[in-house]
Amino acid sequence: MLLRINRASRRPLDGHLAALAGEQVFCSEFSYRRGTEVFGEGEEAEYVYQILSGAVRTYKLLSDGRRQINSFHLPGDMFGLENGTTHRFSAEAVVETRVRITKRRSLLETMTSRDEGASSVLSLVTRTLQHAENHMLLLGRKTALERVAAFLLEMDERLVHPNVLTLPMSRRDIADYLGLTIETVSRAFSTLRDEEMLRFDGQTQREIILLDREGLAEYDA
Amino acid sequence: MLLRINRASRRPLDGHLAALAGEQVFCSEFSYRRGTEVFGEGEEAEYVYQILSGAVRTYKLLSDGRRQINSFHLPGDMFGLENGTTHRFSAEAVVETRVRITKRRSLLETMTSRDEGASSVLSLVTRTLQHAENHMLLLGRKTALERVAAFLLEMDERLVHPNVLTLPMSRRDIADYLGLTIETVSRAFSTLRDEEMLRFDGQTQREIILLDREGLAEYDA
DNA sequence: CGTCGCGTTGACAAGGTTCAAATTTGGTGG
DNA sequence: CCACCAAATTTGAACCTTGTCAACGCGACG
Repeated sequence: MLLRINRASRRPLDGHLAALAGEQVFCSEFSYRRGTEVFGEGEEAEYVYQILSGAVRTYKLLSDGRRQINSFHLPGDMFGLENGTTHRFSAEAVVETRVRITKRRSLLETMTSRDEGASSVLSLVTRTLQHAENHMLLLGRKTALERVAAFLLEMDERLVHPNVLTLPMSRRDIADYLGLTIETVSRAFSTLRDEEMLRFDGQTQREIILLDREGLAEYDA
Repeated sequence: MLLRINRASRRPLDGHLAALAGEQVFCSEFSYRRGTEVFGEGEEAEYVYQILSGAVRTYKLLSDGRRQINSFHLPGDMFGLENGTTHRFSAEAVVETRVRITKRRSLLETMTSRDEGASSVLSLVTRTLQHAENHMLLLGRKTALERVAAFLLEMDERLVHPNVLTLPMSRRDIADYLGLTIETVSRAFSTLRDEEMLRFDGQTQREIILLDREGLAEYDA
């Protein structure tokens, strides 16, 4: 499917990709037929892509097939840039699509060697972005119980698995984080309590003991 | 509420913020009472924050008060970093919270002067992040009709307001983007057609003429 | 001791999903 | 070019998860 390979000229459109690649401006053009995969979640991230024509969707899947599309990429848009070495989501051509591809020579590493501050900023932003991607999947495709279970596991992990999980936020905050109402959140907590996935500690409902982390993880498809 | 101001020492925890600020390592510590605002959406972004203790929520609001919390920030976490000059969302202390504050001397500009490639990468990632933030608000807090209206306006804008909006993606793709089913998306299109917000062009249902962009924008609270 | 904020629970309503079927569109081969 | 078949889209009806509204309990605090 390789159409041609050339050393990129310095026309305006090349600006971004050229800059992204540093001095490594070897571009090639590629074409994907509608419905074909550009890259898959978990695959090695070797290239950065810029769309010349067509459209690409980037998405995440739950184990049972539920899909959340993060975004559509249209001509001029770039995608596929990753912080680490693997792709955090999949990409497919929506229609017949031409892209310009640039070899990604580990952008973060390249940058680190040149400017420590820059890479620090970048890694902050990409961590935030990664969280947002996961949260879009939660908001778009998970049930109330799955959302609450995921929330508990997230807090548990970020607080380094304490015996007693002390939530600083109210039910309203949790609801607004998970895209639910306080009543639904409350009912989910009660359900998980009844199923002995968790227990409330003390009087307050913000001190929680996770009794079955694996069980909670199963909710989180 | 200012507790003390000091020239930051070079202890390990300072690493990130120090690097973020380049050589400008003047830090101060601040305290916020529970429920108080750290910064508001649209405000000038002057500082970068790192949480010492407590918790902070960052969120967006719709005009009628519906709220979507993007994330909770816990001790060690940083937030408030912006690409442009203003904050894209608000931040409030969930509980009594201490933070370390570093003056942000226009990070992007600082970086641009030092490394063109780095700033190019950063601006790509932050644009993507900004899109994700808006999309979380849509997925967490908007109705089906609001989502579809927002989708049409997004595509319209990205394709530079064509007379006929040619959607490259299927109803399934749109549904998976908006966190809905294809049936709901289809019904929303029909409703908007019946209300004369749009018209289908030709035979196909992927060629759309927007008849009332302002009307659509009103759906998008 | 009364009030207020927070959380839980119940009854009911509603928006969205599921299931099913009709209709249209696009692709393919004759 | 047309016929035919598969895929996509629309529409209808029943159902269900979640939201809404209301009541209640509990603890904190004046």
